[in-house]
Amino acid sequence: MEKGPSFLFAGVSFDKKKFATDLARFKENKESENLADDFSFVEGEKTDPEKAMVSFVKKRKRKSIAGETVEGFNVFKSSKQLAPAVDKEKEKVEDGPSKAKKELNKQIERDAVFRKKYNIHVSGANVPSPLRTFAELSSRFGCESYLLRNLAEHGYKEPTPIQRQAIPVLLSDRECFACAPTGSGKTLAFLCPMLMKLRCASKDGIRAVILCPTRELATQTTRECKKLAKGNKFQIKLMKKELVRSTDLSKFSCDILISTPLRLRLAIRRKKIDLSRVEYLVLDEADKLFEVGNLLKHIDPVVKACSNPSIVRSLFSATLPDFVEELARSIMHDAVRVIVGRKNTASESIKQKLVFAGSEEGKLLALRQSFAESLNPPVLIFVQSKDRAKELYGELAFDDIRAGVIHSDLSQTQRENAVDDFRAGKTWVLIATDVIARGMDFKGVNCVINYDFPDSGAAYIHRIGRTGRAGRSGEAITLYTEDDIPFLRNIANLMKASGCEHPHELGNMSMSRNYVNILKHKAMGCYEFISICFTVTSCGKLLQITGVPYRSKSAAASTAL
DNA sequence: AAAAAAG
Repeated sequence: MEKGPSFLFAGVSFDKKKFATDLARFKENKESENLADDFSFVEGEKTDPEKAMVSFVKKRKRKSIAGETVEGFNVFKSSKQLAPAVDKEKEKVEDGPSKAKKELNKQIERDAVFRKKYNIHVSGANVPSPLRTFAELSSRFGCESYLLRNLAEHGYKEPTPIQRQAIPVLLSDRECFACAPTGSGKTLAFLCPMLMKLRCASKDGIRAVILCPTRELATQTTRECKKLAKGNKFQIKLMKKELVRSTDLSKFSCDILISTPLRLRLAIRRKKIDLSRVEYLVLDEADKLFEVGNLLKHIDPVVKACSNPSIVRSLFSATLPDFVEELARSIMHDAVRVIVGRKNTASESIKQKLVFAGSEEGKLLALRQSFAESLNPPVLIFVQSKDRAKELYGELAFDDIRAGVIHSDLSQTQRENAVDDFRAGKTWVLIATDVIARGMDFKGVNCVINYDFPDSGAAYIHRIGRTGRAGRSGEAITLYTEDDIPFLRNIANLMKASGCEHPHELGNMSMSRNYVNILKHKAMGCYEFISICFTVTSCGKLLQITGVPYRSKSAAASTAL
């Protein structure tokens, strides 16, 4: 049977130039460095003119725990004296005589040990002590009982590392940028201090704003916020179309407003929404929001509109490249930088795998085969574009798999339904673009498949971060074809950095090419299809080639080769 | 380059 050329089979093209600059921007990863560092991507080919940049962006020297200062971050040095510290314990000792001073020094030492234990790295002056328990929220910061009750009710027993450090920082009125792995509780880390700071509901204008890069994430954050605020009378509003249409925004007031950037920007420009009383601004997935060219120009007016001089701003993300820190530096004052683990690495609770799929056809067949062998829902499949998502959805619709699809060409209702159905287990497999790659928390996703190779290291980290959340384990499979090989090393390095055992030789391009040729040859000759996993031992020897014959139901499979 | 972000 003839099958016309399908878009899905047309392959994916990436902007190799963009990738090359990315590669150059990120530097060689040094094992010895115990402090969190930037992306550990490897430079491009030796002839790459951009290579010069790599040495140019040599790593900043950072002093270790004792001083906890960072060169090149002037923002941290311009520390105004600790603003009205809410931290009762610290207040006590700071005013006391020399005995109290000694006590303070001891405390600083204890904090350093504690941070080390939880892999928390901080920089900035007078960083507040990390949280030992949630109970400290009331002993140190006078947290109200409703919040502690809600925390307990939702099973938050012990704070995660990012929560331990970011919460006291924000409660001490310090601005903060925080980087912690996917699924490590960043949302609670900014919601909890926000609720405590606002104390109780008031009709006093808009008091807190949270910006999220996608509507889905904004919706999810709103829900989390409401859950946590239960029992208090806070007005928590999501900026939806209806809200914009039905309310006079110039007189609009609520305690917490959650929005996507563009919508809020338009509200400022056209509807004269008043943000001058905002006390608390959170940029979630900050690096996405600061993405050059697009979102960035929507963020700036929003940040400007929040003109309250005593505003506390914070940035959160699992990936925080240098340029975002530079930008942050330009808008923040007296900020504390909190990094959990190593900066820009994937979550360590995810088992990561690279699978060579030979070709575009091979990808689809590999997918079908792996589903036929074992489908362990829920499964998330990421593709590179909206059209690819539609195509793949079309392909799987003929199978007995309950698949859903989500991308930005769908209506808002369709998008909501796709997420809800997936959450409810009505669909087993969700095919998605990067819309839901960030921040979305689907309980129990145990497998993420990168059907199309991610277009950056950050995208990879966020995509696979949909699994292995809140201490659970997860699996991530990344399919690749020959076209992706130049970018393989990039991902392989991320895998390595997050403690994943991976064949080092995968990163060696010439070596990989040879393997690919062997595999292609074998596959053509012996099998109806290609789905080949190969394992390479640590010394670089090819251990096994496995190709499993596949009997396809569809015409595509038999004519594919 | 694509995706996402409005109306």
